[in-house]
Amino acid sequence: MSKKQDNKISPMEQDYNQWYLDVIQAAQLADYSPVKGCMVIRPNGYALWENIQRTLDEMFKDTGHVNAYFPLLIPENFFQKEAEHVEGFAPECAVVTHGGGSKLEEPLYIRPTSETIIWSMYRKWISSHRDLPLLINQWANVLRWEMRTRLFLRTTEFLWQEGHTAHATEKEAEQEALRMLEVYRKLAEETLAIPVICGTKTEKEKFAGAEHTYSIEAMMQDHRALQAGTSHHLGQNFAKAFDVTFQDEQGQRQFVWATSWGVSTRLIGALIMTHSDNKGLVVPPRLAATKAVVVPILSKNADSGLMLSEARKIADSTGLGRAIKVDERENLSPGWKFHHWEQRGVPLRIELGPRDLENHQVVLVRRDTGEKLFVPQDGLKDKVNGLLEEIQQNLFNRAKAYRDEYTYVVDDEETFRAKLEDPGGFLLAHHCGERECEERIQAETKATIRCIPFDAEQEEGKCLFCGKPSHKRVIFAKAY
RNA sequence: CGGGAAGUGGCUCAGUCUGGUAGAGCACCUGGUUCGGGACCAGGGGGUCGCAGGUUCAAAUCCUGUCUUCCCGACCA
Repeated sequence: MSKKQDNKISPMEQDYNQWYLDVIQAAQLADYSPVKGCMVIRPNGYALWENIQRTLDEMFKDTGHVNAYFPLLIPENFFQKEAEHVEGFAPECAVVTHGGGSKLEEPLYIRPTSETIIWSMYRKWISSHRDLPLLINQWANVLRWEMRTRLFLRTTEFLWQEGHTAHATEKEAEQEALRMLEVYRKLAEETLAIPVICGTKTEKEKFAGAEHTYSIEAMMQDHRALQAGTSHHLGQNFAKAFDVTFQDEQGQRQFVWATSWGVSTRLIGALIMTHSDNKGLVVPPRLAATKAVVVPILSKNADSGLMLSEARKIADSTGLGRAIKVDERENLSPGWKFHHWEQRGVPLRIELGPRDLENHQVVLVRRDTGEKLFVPQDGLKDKVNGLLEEIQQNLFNRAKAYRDEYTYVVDDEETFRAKLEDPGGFLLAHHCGERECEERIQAETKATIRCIPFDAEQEEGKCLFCGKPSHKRVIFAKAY
């Protein structure tokens, strides 16, 4: 056993919070900044975000959206135009009061989200039904003055994308909100390998200014829920607040229907807490900037120059290009390198030593299972790519099985409270749908309704807490 | 924002109670031997102790303020 103390990762069973921070530190995903609640996203972390961006941006464009950029600063009065919106966001906004050495006539808010500035522009851009739909997305940073922050999960400033669309009809806006939620589901499940539940938020939990909010909800390895993305049907609220109208085919002036939707760097937090283990980060192959690393085993009995050149050949033969690295460092032992790449979550390790050279083989080691495979060098490309796909699938299946294991159907309050405390998880329960009832449960148990799942079956029942009739089960959980 | 804990070379920490001018392990640099799960030997470089004041002949150490981080709570992507 090594005496080295650096990069130690606390076991998640012992201290889940510390484990999460240790994984981030060991994989060098992020670091703290001098400003409270802000973080520096380091290259390893930013690479994850870049791949999320790339994947999502393609999907946005495939569904007819275009990118634009709106300013960071928003006039104070814009926030006051939509009553619920100002109530929801004003308290957590940072405000710029001075510029150029003097006090500003009107304070400027640093955007916590961009509905207001965007709809003030849409007013200028929309006048006819021929201008609709308007499907714009922006990649941006936003600022929310949160009381308590956590790397990636809740930081004062964070990166996200926010889509803002304008439509001629309510139905079209509704379809858009649902379509984008589906885009998020695909991203989460197929790229991040995070199983999610799609559903509707309750009145209490919906976005400030929305008619209704849809979300994807994931379960972390401490059995708590994490909202991983949201899509809002905004109705005509912002159109009315900013007086955005169009003339329909009949020449009638009408308010525009709207949606907005977003995912943020929080997804990286979700990724960490879904797949990583006590060895460190685990990244699904489709998201990994480095999908595989070749570790040559050097020794005094072998020609190290030959070993390195063979290692490079092996790397080339996989066809992974930039996504495969050869760890050529001669001052580090193989064991050290194994740990190093495991902490960084590289999905596949390829070992090449003297014995392998002799047998014309390599050793493949999976990050997800730790399994070692001895495979011939011939046909390595197919083997490696097949294995990466298998790892991707396995991570998803494993996470889904885990979530299902901690999802319970509960029919009485006593069981509800007991399960919530131990072991925690998703509790499928009947609820009356009333806000007061929901608030009382949260106050007493810390559990919130994560969503009303789309696939919840019609089923007659009674609210677990007040006995009023219910037709569907909702998901309760403690959430981040 | 309330309660608790903590900030000392890159990292983990000792030293603080009982002031006397900073130490260990790992990391780093050089040379050599190693290398199939965190190698070893020898030599070497680097910190004024989060920041700002105060007390004192003298402050990492005592006092005041402040900033940041972690945990618990109220607020949230």
